Amino acid sequence: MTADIRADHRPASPPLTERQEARRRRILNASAQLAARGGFDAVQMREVAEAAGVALGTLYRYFPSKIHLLVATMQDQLQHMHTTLRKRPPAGADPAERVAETLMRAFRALQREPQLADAMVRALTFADRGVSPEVDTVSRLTTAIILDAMGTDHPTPQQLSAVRVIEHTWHSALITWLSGRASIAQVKIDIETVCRLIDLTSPEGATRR
Amino acid sequence: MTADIRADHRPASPPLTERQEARRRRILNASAQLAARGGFDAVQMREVAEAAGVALGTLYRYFPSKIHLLVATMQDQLQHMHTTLRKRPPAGADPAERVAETLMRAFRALQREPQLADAMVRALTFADRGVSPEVDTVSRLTTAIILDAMGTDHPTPQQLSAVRVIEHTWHSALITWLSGRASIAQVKIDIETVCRLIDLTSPEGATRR
DNA sequence: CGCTAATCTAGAACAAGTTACAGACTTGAT
DNA sequence: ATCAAGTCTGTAACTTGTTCTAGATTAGCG
Repeated sequence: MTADIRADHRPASPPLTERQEARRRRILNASAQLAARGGFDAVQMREVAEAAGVALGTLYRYFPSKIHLLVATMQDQLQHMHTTLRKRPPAGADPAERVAETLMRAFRALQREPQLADAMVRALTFADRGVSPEVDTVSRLTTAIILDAMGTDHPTPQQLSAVRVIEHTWHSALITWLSGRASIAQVKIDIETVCRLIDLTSPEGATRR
Repeated sequence: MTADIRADHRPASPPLTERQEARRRRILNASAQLAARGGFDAVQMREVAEAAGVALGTLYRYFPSKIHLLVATMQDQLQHMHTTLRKRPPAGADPAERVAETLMRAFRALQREPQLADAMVRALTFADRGVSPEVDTVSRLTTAIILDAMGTDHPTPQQLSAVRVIEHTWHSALITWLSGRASIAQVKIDIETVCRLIDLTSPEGATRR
């Protein structure tokens, strides 16, 4: 009977030992490093295992597929970003501006490691049902970041819908950029466009300059 | 010098012979059939080749990768849908309604063959730079469908931005549905939410600039 | 018709994700 | 300290996308 290693932080199935936690971290670092070098294709399970000083089977015990591994890597990076963003909150006057500013800041961070971004985002959108819980965690993290930027403590259902759509746009716009079908400027426009939805749902609605 | 077989209809590189056109069609049909049965994973290149009565090497000459093949399959299906939709245009009163109605109709069509949808959409979002031209064709087709539904002959830049965001949302919402992370109802809400952007950009809409 | 280049076929070979397994090592409870 | 259960390692095998090759077929042209 084999207990699963939980890639998640939330529901602690078996509390990992020190060495296990260290292994997990080595694996995630190796993954991020290889990804930063050569993108999705460069994250090869055998190489990750070797770079992390771990047997291939062990890698698969911690992360049951390459997709799981990369989604976990994204979780990890998002967490960093979230704490970074919290330190310097966006300065815009209204929620829409602040969200756009936050996303553009995240976007600029991704531009610094485009290959890593490629690996993570491709994994995220390629993930099938088997990875849903992990992908959901990423989604919740993203939602949290956006809500933080809005500064809305108790979002209305309409506002949550707007946030969902913003997330959709964010992911899809990233993909078009990563695959070279949209410029950075275009992504900026798309983000700003979708953020106007927030105005639609804010108290006195639709007028904004 | 080996001439490429053009997966596209538009720029005729070498005009395919009758038998080649037939091969291409057999391949696309085989692909769609296998996809409809078991989704992305069931479209195995060897099986497609056999089902189409074609050698593996030939399959790769027509479609240089599995992703190319599935994106071409999507092009094919989209074309069907576009002509179908033209026959019975949406009846809504304003553009936003019509676009939402059209997308929901397309969504219902996809629901009838969820596995096929899975294969096509996964391929689309997984496609890397090498497939950009083909993915772009799909994107243009989608744009055409949405603009048709809007009924706007000369869209303003803002309207085009809105359409881009709608497309982003459409793709990403499909993915969340296909991977079981969002319900049909939720997709409906997302589509309706994003379509409100159209109102923002229509003449008497909220504001501009 | 007869040639030449391009295309097609069949099948082997290669690459990377994934699985399987035997044996060594930890860990935790007694 | 000891034992059982669970982990880790190293390695081979299997799967499926992709590439390669040699020989048969086809298409277009003089």
